[in-house]
Amino acid sequence: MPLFLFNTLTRKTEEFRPMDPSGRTVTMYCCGPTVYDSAHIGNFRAFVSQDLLRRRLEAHGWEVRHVMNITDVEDKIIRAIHASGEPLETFTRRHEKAFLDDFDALGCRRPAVMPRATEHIAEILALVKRLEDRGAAYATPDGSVYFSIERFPGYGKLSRLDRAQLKPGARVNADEHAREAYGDFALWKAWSARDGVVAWESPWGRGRPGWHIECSCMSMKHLGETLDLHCGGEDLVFPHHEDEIAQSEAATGRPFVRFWVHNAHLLVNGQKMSKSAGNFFTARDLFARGYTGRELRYVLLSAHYRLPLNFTLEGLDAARQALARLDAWEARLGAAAGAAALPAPGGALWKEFGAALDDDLNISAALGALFEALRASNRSLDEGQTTAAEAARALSDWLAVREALGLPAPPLAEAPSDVEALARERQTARAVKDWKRSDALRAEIAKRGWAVKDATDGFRLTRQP
RNA sequence: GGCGGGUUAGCCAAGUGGUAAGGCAGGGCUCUGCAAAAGCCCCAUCGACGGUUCGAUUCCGUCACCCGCCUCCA
Repeated sequence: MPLFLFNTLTRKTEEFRPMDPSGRTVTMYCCGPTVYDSAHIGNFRAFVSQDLLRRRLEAHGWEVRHVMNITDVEDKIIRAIHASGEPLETFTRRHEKAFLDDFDALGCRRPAVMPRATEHIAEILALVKRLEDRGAAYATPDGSVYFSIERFPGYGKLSRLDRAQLKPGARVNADEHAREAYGDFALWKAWSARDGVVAWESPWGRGRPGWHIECSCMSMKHLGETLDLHCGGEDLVFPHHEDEIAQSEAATGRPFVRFWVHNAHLLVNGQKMSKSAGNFFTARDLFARGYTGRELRYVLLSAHYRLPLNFTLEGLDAARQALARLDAWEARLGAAAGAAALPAPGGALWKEFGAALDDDLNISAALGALFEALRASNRSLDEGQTTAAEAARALSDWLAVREALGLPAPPLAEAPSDVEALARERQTARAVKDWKRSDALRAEIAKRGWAVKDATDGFRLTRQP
């Protein structure tokens, strides 16, 4: 069954196939974090949807060569270390580590390569030189190098912005350097006093890379001159990705990216979540409130990636409930399957779920199929109509779905021994119909953070959120 | 101003030219010592106004409101 994806370049939903002649490998580049602060959950919406895409690509049998850059030299970073006096590398590695901790907590699989900009200065300089040699870029007297959009006829094809419309405005900084045209952007920035010790030698003097060049450089280095997929938030369409196309294609003369995949923003109170607006949550903020990575992941995943998603704590609570239902179902299926061997996934659920995701990652339809399957299965279990083999088949489908969603296994229902003992004591009390004592024990168990639920064959303990 | 997206039940959210998936919340019921879990049932006519059509939420037009991008941004 083919996979269809919306391609920002063509503004159409197209069938995706890797360009690899053997049809086995997919190249995927994702714009990664700038490591200067804790990423907020809006940032993570991008990484979670990219992870969902990657898992779907893998479900199709393709090997995904996934690269995500780490931007570790940039204005905000320089400003921060200037204030703290910390060395660049110490500062950025600390934030990179924090980022990856959150990345892992959200169930995102690590990209195969996570190149850092500062470790590719030589390659960046080579690319800038190549662009200068080809006449696509020019150096200014102060030692900066700019890309000339005039000399790249395709400029604007991704964002569909008219070059003639690129006029200096409120958000265009007064030009500190001598650019030839307003749309021109820096490939290499000459050193200025604000940069302090952050500088590298170059043929044009001391300086540092511009923002866009690292992605062109590192993606092509690790994945080749033409990529299958390039992902990022929709705010990167212009100028970042437009500029990447210009730089890369001017240098190689080849198409840079086949499919551009952009996700919409996370909103808070209907407004874009952003650092500058101050209306953001970090993953840590939510963990501190007792929410888990899988709950947050579920929320971030629960709306189609190209539509804005309004984030609320109520949404997180809804995710918690939905997950609890799924976890309970998984436990039931496991018990019903017993020792029956798990077949390969391939039942109606797995097929319908996959078909929905193949339609440009239609997560809502996919989740719809999941909960319909859940209800039908629970009903059958209630009626005692499910054989061990059927339960195993359903469980196999569900585990495959869970993996496709990247949801970690339910938290272990292994209660501490004191809680376990209280529950046993309560069971004894119930056997002699000592309801008062039974209820007191339940309250005590609850006090210790667990909920006890009676079943015909004993009791079950679940962690109380 | 240019470009793009949105408006479906209390909240979140699919979808289709023939009378609207799913999740959360809410109500009723079954089960249960109670509770929980699970199951069953109930809960919308799809922003407004026109048009096309046997029939539109779904197509076309106009309007309203919201959001994003137009060189910090996932």
